[in-house]
Amino acid sequence: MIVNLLGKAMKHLKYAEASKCERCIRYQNCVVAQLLASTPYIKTVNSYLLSTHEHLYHAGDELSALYIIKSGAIKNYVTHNDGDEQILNFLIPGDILGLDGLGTQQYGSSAIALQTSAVCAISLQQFRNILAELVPGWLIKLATDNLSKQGRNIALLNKKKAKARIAAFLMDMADNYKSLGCSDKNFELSMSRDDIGNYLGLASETVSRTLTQLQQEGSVKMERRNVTIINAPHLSEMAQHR
Amino acid sequence: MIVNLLGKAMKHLKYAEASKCERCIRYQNCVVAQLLASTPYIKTVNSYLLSTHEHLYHAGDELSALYIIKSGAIKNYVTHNDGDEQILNFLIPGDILGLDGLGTQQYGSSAIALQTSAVCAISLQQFRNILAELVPGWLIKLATDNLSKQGRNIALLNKKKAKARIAAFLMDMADNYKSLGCSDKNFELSMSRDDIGNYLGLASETVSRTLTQLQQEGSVKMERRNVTIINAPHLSEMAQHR
DNA sequence: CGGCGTGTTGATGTATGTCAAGCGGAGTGG
DNA sequence: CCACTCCGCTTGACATACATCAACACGCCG
Repeated sequence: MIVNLLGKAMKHLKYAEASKCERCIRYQNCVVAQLLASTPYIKTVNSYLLSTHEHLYHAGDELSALYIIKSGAIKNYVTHNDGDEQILNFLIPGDILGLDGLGTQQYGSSAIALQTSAVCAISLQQFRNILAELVPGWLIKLATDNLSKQGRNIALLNKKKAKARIAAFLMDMADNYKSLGCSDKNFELSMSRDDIGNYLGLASETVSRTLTQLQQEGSVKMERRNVTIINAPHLSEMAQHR
Repeated sequence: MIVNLLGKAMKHLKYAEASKCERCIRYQNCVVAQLLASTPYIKTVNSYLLSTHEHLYHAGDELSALYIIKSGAIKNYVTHNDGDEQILNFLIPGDILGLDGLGTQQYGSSAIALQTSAVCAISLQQFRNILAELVPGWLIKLATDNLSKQGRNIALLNKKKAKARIAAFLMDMADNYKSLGCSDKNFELSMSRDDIGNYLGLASETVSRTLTQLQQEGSVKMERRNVTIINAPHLSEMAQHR
């Protein structure tokens, strides 16, 4: 008898089958198959069918499963609070989905099918159990941190206006310093305008101009590389304006 | 007696000390310290001092150690074949360096100090031994793949000219399909021009125009979403022109 | 004091965004 | 099977944000 191991969370998806990985066409290259091979607990995985434009999950949903794409194509995106979407990645067969939620217990992005697609699901609970058995916590943290940094970087780079990029960059730096226990209101940048420009995809002159503009608006005070954040909410506001 | 466990590879760095992690100011938040706590083999780590503008390692160097930043700031960058540099990230205390080389055995990027900095080093050999003990290979592959994808994304987004972004995007897609065993010369895009534009930080009209331009130059043939790569070298060439 | 690196500011050109109109394929309903 | 509509795509005209080039100001160091 075949049982849907994933339970209610997956009800909105069209159930395809529970089958042995050994029979899957992608068995040789599948990380999940290798995962399953290393544990005696799971012998089958459930797979689901997605129609074009059907969501696999939404950002903020409780993290219930990780998915691996068997066929088709899936778009991974986040929605900014002003409503517009930012595509993070296009995923193809063999790619894994949902890892970005491991830290927070909820999906950090949304996933939608670009065409009819098939995915294998591995329930979070199973994954956690296996992972806990295999991998120490610090390493999970390491991997998770790297993933979230990736998201931050894309968000930083894909904003269109220089002002938004710079504002985002400054807030990012403030966060960094805060996480180190330093002040997030006043800090010293360690890199040149050239470096900032290179990093953000802007000319150093544009960095300079934008910083003086932000200063004239009273959002920050710049004194060479010394930054004083005066109006953090305003900066965050602008950082979102992409 | 204190021994420099890392050997000759680190000779160019100024040796600071070999000390117990328990005494380190960042002990509580250090992933390496947690790593070391999980193995009986290592009791001390070596730390090094970097002056401003001193390289920690260069892209292509043999991967000899991973580093964790204790103080200061470090810039992580790659150099394109046309010579100009692309900054991937700015790293601060607590960040770890060198993971991007785990797959290939050599550093995938260069690291240089932006200010006087202190780093702890953990030799690759030690790290591998510990990792092999703790983590199955498929998971290392997973983490490594994610890191390399991050690099790809940044490279894609930070090119300045639309033509370079689109060319890079097309080659990226071709690689994807190739890795799936499909043709990398003729394939079907699964996403709209809008999606491509969103992903690359361009207006969909610009995507459209650039594609027709590439077509007129004879590099590709577009027929709706069907792509035929005609002159792959030329596309790669343009993808680098940032 | 003079030179150098870094940052600022100004003038100008250009790539790309924006707005708008039209085209063609795919799907729908008659 | 044909017309109709809708949506994605293309193309054009125009506006603009940014890159580029260039001159200059400032702090730093010899």
